[in-house]
Amino acid sequence: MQPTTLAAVRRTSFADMPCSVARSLEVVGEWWTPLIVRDALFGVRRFEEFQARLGIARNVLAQRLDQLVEEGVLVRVPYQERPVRHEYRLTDKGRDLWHVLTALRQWGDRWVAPDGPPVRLLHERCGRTVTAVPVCSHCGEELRPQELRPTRGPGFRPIGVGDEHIATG
Amino acid sequence: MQPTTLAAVRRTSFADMPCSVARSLEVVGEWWTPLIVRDALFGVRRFEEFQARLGIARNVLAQRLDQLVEEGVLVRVPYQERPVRHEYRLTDKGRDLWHVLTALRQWGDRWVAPDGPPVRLLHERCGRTVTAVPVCSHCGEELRPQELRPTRGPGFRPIGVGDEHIATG
DNA sequence: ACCTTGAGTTGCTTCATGCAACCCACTACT
DNA sequence: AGTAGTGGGTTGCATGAAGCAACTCAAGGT
Repeated sequence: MQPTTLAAVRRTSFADMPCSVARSLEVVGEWWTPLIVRDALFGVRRFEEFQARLGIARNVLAQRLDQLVEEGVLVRVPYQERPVRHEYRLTDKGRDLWHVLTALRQWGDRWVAPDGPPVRLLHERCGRTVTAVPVCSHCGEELRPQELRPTRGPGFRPIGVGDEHIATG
Repeated sequence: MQPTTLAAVRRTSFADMPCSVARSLEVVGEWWTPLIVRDALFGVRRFEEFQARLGIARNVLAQRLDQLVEEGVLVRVPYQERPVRHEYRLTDKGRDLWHVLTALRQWGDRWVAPDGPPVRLLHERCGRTVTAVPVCSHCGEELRPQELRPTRGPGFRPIGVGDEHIATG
């Protein structure tokens, strides 16, 4: 036994960072989690189906599902009695992750899909295979990163203990 | 020594899954990696600055930067001789991750920012604080997940060994 | 002859993942 | 009645990853 106790070294949490990117990652940033959400958006609901499609370890899947339920991304609802069995359904909060998954998919289609996109999206409204283009919520122009300047919002807090740092967003 | 060798249990790679979401996560899905990219998009370039802003362990930061360089998201370029020092700059591939980070930020602003968005985006073209809205690349209508049907693309491959499974995207 | 700076590397400790085996509540067959 | 099957997990163990502090290395400054 040493006089000084060793600090418990668990993975750093992003939850307290004053940044919505970091806080989102706290919810869906772990290994496997985004793929679970992807499959849920695709219609998967049951433990066994997640497990079979993903090839994820059962204990890890159980832990991730619990966590997503706790964070309000999924709800666990019974789908039969005798024996009682549950399935996992997306909440509105979970369904809203569609944008994140779509952005990831499009980046992957462009940069890490040597054989072309494995899946394409058919827009039923116009009947074409399409991609998502981000436009300005106010003027409708296509958004280009260079034309956007980050400014402080109501939840702003400087990084670190003092105020000597700039914002991160 | 046992007759059967224990399998090396490293974290499952997503690289071989026929899905652009999974392949993207292979590049930017690890703990800390998206925050490094966020800061890089914000203008951070040097090891010490990443380290100080993120509070990440130095060995982990070094490993992540190496990985991002290897995957072509960053390039390592000297910024001075005597002694030679390098900085990390985003490539086009890296800059294109802006969409993913923006989607994460907007989700976080909506669902996990009790005090409101820490950072807002000012669109210099129209002068307003705005958000990104995904619209159809063909018809320009706002995209709603229910109106999009996933179809097979050129890179399609069924999950698993046989063809008995359906696509994942 | 030291102290400082930027950028890592090394050692060691604990956490997270992967894997296989096991458990439990029932239902269905024989 | 006894046994096998099914869906949904839990338990134990081995190894990779994350956190932390200390150390290195090549200059430059004083």
